[in-house]
Order: sequence, then C-alpha cells, then structure tokens
Amino acid sequence: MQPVKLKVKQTVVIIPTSPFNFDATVFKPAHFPTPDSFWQPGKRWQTALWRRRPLGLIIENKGTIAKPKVHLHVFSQTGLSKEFLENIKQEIIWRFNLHLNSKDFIERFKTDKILGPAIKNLKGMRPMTHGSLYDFLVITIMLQNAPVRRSIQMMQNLFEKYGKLLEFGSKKLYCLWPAEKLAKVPEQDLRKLKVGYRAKNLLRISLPFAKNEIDEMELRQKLPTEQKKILLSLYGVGPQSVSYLMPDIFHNFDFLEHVPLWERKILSKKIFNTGTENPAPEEKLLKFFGKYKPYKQLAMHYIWEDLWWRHKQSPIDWLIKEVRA
DNA sequence: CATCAGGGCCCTG
DNA sequence: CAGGGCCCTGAT
Repeated sequence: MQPVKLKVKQTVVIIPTSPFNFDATVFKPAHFPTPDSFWQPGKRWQTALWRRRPLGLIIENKGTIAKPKVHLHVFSQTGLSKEFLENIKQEIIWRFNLHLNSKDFIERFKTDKILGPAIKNLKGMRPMTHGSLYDFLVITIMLQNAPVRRSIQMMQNLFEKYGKLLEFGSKKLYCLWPAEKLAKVPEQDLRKLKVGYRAKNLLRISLPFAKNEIDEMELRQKLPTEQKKILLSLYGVGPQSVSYLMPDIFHNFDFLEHVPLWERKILSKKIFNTGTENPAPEEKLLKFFGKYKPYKQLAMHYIWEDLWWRHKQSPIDWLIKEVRA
C-alpha cells in the first residue's frame, strides 16, 4: 500500500503538571505493539483520526521530571486551523493526563512498603490512552479469549485491510478506520482476517459509533456508575473490558472492581509472593488495594508498570513465562 | 496426529 | 448464577 504523505507539520507546546515522567507515561511496556504507534525514549509517534482527518502525531519530551515540557508535532495533508490545533492539543492533554495533579497521591504513599518503591522509580507517571474510546474498544475485542500473539496478528490484519497507511516523521504507521466504514463490511470479509467470532463483536461495536449514538465527550462528564452502565450495554463489552476502559478512557483512578486473571497471577506474585500458578483470589487483591483509596487503580498502575519497567531494564525470569507474545 | 486453553462475553436454563 | 459455545492457533 502506498502511504499517504503528511507533509504539513505544525508544533504546539504543552506544559504538563510537575512532576512528570515522560517515558513511563507515553509508553507502557506491558501493552502489545500495534502498527499505529512507535516509541523510543523521549518520543512517541501516534496516528489519530481526529474530526475525520488522518493525523500523524509526535509527542516529544523537551523538559525534565521537575520542569516538564512537551512538544506536540501535528502532521497533516493540508494545513490546520489554529482552532483545530488547539482542539487536538486539548485532546492529547486529556489522553495522556498531562494536567493530572498527582502530588497528593505521591505524598501520601511515597513511603508505603509496596507502593513507595514504585513511586520512587516512576514518579510523575500517568495512565494514558493512545486513542479514542472506539480505538480502545477495537483492542479490547481483539483481546478476548486469545493469546497475546494472536491479538497482535488480528490487529495487524485489520490495520492492513481497513486502516490507512500514513507517512510522517520518517515513519510509516497505520491510522484506524472510521467506525462507519467498518460497520458496512460483510462479516465474512472480517472472518477472512482470522478474527473468528470477534467479527460479529467488531461489527456490532462499530454500529453505535457509526450512527453517532455514543458521544465520548459527553460520556466523560458522566458519573462513573453511569459510564460503566453504558459501557456494559455495548455488545461485546464485559467486566474485563470495563476494567481497562474506566481508568484509561474515563480517568477513574479509584475504579477497581476486577483484576483479570493474567494480571492477578503477576500482581499476586509481586505482592504476596505466591506462585503464578496459584494466584491469590481476586477478593484478596481488591482488599489489598483498598488501602490506597481514593487512588486504588492508580496504585495498581504504579506497582504494575514499575514491575514492567524493571523487567525491561533487566529481564525478570518468571515474568517472561507469563508473556506469550 | 488430536486435544486444549488462551489477557471474555453472550446466552440459556 | 453456572456453564456451554464461539473462531483460530500454537503448545503439548
């Protein structure tokens, strides 16, 4: 496929709240790679379909943990208005939580026995989402009942068939399709991409977005209980998908009702030193994180990410077994 | 070669 | 609220 070259580059400056850990925010080592983004220290490439325009984004570190500064480079086919740029800037601030105030959290738990070391290591890290609610839902559907390796393959197939290849900042990356395009695809075509029964789920999840029945911006304003209810009403979204969506998409950092099995295995070993083959029951983990209220989810994120960053720096044997990528 | 479970969810009884 | 079925694939 010939890439679409995004020749126009415009740059805006963002000053995140301090402290800010750039790399641990924009890159999550436990996430599997998809061909819509690329990371190297100090820089993340990310495609986005924003207000119907395919964009190339580079978010670049220009500051320090104590004095954060970020350049957002926006690549497009034709120039973008000031208003558009400001709009995408605000969206990136939201998605990467660049204006999050985490001082209270840090102060409260920096000496905690389990959480303290993670805070020390990753101080200023934030949860993030790479894209929109729809972008994220596509991933949660492809995660279902499949080993990671297969999820990666399914995402790759989908991007190649229905995505748009963009070239910007000397990288070629795919941009996700518009929901209305996917909603019209015959189920059989999707099945050819070896997504199996997920074809039906992908179609059904695309529909409300194609018909503008789901307004992500509006949902952001609603109470967590309402957000959860609406997410669960979507076909193909269950408790596990919700456990990812509530913090990452809707920034509910105290939301912790469910810990998926593979995370439970890993966290259980880390926290209670159990074997990964017999992890602590979910109840026990939820109870443990109860003490980090009102930051239960944020606390789990720090402990989780800390483990993965350490693993990246010097591989942890037992963790390798749990990643079948 | 067969069998099985995998970073779920829906539907049924 | 428990349990079967769903697509496909790599591991055993």
